[in-house]
Amino acid sequence: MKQSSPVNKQGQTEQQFLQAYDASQFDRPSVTVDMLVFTVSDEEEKNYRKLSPKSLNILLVKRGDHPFMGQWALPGGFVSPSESLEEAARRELRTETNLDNIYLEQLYTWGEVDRDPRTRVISTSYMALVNSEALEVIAGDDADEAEWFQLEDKWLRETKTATPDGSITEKWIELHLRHEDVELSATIKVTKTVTGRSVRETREIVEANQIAFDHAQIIQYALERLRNKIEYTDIAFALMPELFTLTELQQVYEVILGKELLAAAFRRKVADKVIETNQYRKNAGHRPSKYFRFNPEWMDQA
Amino acid sequence: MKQSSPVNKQGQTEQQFLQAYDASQFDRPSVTVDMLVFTVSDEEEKNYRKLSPKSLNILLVKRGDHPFMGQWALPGGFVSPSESLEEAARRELRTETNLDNIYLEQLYTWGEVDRDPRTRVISTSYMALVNSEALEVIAGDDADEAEWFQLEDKWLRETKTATPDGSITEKWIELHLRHEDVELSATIKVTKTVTGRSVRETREIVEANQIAFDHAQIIQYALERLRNKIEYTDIAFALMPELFTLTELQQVYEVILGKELLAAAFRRKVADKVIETNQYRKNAGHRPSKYFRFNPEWMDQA
DNA sequence: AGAATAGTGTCTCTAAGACATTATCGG
DNA sequence: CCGATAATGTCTTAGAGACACTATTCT
Repeated sequence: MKQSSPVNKQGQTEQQFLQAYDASQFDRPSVTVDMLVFTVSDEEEKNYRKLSPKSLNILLVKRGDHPFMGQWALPGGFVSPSESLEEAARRELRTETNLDNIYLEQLYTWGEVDRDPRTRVISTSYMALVNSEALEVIAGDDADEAEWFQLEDKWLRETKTATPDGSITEKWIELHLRHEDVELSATIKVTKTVTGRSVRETREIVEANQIAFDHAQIIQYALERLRNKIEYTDIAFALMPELFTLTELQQVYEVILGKELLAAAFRRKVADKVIETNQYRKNAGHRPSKYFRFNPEWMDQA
Repeated sequence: MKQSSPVNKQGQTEQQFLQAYDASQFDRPSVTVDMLVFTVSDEEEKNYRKLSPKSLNILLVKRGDHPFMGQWALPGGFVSPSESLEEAARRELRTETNLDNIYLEQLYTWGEVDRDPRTRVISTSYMALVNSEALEVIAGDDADEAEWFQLEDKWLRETKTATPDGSITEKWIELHLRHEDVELSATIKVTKTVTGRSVRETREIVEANQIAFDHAQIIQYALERLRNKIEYTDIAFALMPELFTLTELQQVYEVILGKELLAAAFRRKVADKVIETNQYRKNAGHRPSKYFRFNPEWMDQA
């Protein structure tokens, strides 16, 4: 398809041009990938009859070097010249979790000039979802200690200001991350600016407690995206083990959405997306629940 | 918040570390932004009574140098060290369209190793929506000639193959771009791989005719995203002029979605999002239609 | 007059929300 | 039997689709 005969203004053919091309003529930023690895796990419950509540967890690593030494950050690293962005993301995922073939989705690319004090770093964030059974499988990565942090967000307050041709809405959101006795927190301000017919959204870290770089705002963004996507896609199943009960599935939706759902409506909605098995979960002090599995055929109608 | 007293394994404080940090220790890719500038414009209609049909348009520039010399590409350029990704995108938008304060959304970051024959280039694509009244305002940019291309896509065929633990669905889509007598086209294959509970989607250019780089697949991706987002957000208004009729608004939805909508249902759906004016469009050989404007307050309920 | 679009009324159908009711276990 | 969850039935409500019908203009 490509012709190599025509010459440019310098009289070069394409081949000559490529040989003479000086790749270092532009100042180049560093490029990294950051991984947002989510899972939903059981918390302990003493009453044998009650169901164990679920929590949403995210994987963080403790920084062993400057900057932000001792603070917690998203796992990730530099993209090597020989791998694509997604390959880099999968490589990072493998070294942190030993897991392969996992739901992975590119989230956003963060390109503020001063987001890393070392040098200009542009970072593409990927969201990965792993099922709770894989929870223990964190690789004992040489340098960093990686841990699952229980993640919660809290709506703090919202202000709306009128402008000549629109409005500005500011929303403060608090993040809480907990692992055993380690507690991290951050406050993010999300600003939505309406001007005429166009809307613009920006994020800003108001305060970050032991969370490195701009990672608190990346986590907040990812949580919002996860919340949106669980409503109109099937990513929830990527968080489930092979067999699950409908109540477990509902709990996953509830912990991500941060609200309770009605069982009847929920079951109707997922009915086509799951396949009944003839196995039951027993020993629970109440009526046993049937196990289901994901129905990969259900998309054919849609 | 940040402590500068602790030292790392090399005995450096944070300040010492940053001074000694060698920014060039990693091979760095080039980083660019690519702009997908969409607009919806009227096509000519001879019958004074009939409404003029609308078409979806995208801005492309003709390449004046290798590689892909003479072919058409997305406007864009390198990100300078002193500007953020979004600033670079707005700068490119300004130089190409003279328009500021426009709907702009980051789409995706393309990171395949060999997507640019010159060197490793990672490119973040942004989608911009401009209203049709601004259509003429293309800056006579020194080097490149920029033109609006009418964009259409066509579903070609789809195959589904079973695999041990899922399936592979391949979808072929043809793009057509037209500006006066210039015709560009491309065939994109979108592969959806279902493995267990996780889904993965990849794109591949089967054939590209006069469209540079991997830009055909970026356009196809953007079109898909635009189609999705118009259903659950209000980006459509970014494509409208200040005043518009409901039929015009409906036409914008129709040309993007590629299907006809029922007027009654459509009007019910947008009723809360618009404000009636007392102006009418006249001289049309049929009942005059009322002009509306966007209602920026409508989001308050939602 | 009549071609063409603007705009509304209303019936149907589907899906979600709300809530009550029945089923079934372990102890 | 009791406490707890599992699972279903059904009434109500909201919204989309379908389509008919009325309104209004310019040549």
